[in-house]
Amino acid sequence: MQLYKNQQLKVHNSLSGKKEPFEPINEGHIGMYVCGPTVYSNVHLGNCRTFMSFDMIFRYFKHLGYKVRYVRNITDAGHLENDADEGEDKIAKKAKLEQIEPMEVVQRYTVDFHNTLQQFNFLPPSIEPTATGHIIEQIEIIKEIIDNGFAYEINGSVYFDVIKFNETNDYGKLSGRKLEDMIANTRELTAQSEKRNPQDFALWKKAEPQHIMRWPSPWGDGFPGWHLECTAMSTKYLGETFDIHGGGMDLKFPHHECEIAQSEASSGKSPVKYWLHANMLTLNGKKMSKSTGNNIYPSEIITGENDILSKAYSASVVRFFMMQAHYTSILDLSDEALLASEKGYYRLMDGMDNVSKLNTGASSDFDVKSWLQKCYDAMNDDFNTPILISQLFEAVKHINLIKEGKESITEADKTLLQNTMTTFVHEILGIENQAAAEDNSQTLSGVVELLIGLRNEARSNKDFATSDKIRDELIALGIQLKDGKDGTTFSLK
RNA sequence: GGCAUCGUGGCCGAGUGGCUAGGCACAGCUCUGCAAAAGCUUGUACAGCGGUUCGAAUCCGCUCGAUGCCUCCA
Repeated sequence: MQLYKNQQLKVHNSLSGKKEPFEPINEGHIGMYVCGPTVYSNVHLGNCRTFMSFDMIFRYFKHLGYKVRYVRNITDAGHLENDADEGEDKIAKKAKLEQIEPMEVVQRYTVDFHNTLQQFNFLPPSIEPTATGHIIEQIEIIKEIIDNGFAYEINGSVYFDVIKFNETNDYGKLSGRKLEDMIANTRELTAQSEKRNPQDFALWKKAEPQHIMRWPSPWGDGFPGWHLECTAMSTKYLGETFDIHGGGMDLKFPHHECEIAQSEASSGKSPVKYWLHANMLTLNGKKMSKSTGNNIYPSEIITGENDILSKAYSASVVRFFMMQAHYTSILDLSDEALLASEKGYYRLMDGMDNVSKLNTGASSDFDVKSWLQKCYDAMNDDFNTPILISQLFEAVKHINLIKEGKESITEADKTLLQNTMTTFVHEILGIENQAAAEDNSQTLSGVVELLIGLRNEARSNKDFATSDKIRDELIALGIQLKDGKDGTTFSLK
């Protein structure tokens, strides 16, 4: 189904700073590149949020019927610790620290990355290329940039000539910076640099003898600069110009700015039609930082083994929490906020469980069709998941009213409602019903039904001590009884 | 210091020149043996100070504060 023909999507393009109608370069097809993690430590919760935003975007594109090629790289080499001069590879540093091979570091944290994303119900990207697997492609781009006169070699290293580039192109157009300002604000460099100008960045760095990760090149043994891999891999798999490039806000400068420069300097074309940037996640109102202890890992939230939160929260709740904020807004994670989201999450899940049980009638008090379009309108407005969720709660309200017999719904509307809820919650937001998936087994419901029966017996005998005991001890086990007009049901908390 | 994003009711979080976000919490009511669950009702908020306008929380300026990048940190 090519839904995209009927839904006009708008996206916030960081390049223009405006919301623009989304029109892919090739009709029906989308190329999307997202900067993936550097696998030198456990994946950070803030990274998870960024990737989750793009996972949702990927899901929505697919839902609209686009054929999407989603490329998310793994950075397993090449990122220097700083851009100045004498940098060390983050991975090489970690390898030294742990006394293992660099590729062991890479393997360990790539596995952690995949495991974590799986817990949060991520869809795998179409291609997940690695930097070390594309050294040749990176070297080829450097050659092109040198041939076009925008890079120079010194002592086995190659640098991008930003000032030269800025004469014919606009360096800083993405991040709103002006080269003159950057030059004026440059600080004194402590180490002497072989770069012509401090703004220049490395395309290829010569490997010192002790450097473990190294590859041969026309300029001697070395390793690629930190912005080059994304240019090489996005060009290889998506072409010189593609639709969407995403990443965290923190990558806007210099990383994405340099990517634009590299592409324009090699192919002569601006690489990306729409730049999308996901905003940061803070913890208790402050930035996350390992050094101050204001930091939490995804696994620590799920297990509850941390000093920051009062309890454990399921991956589904965390995902729901993140989807309640717009991807371009800073989101603050706190115990209070998670607690509130958890309750809302269960309310939504209960609502979804109840749809199938609704009795149908001759007419509908709930205009499902116009509600459905409101859901699309929310997503079409730059993937506004908070508004979508508010619409989902609107539906929950009607579901509950129908359940209580205060409103009615036709069979056709009920089916449409059920399908739409499933589509938006599970397929697009990627939120699962964790409790139901985990242990809502036949045996359990049989046992609880039995207890409900015993409790009702006690109640009709006015033996409230017994009936309350059953109710209270079940709630202590996480099973909530719900007394309604048509008897008692239960749900897991 | 520069650039960027932002500052919304008790909390989280949308929106944006005049008209309802939503969730959680709180209160009242309905329901109940009492509760819980569910439903209904209520909240007139938009950092501060100026300016533009018939009208601004929404536009402009300044101030303060937060977060990100520029510098190791996601």
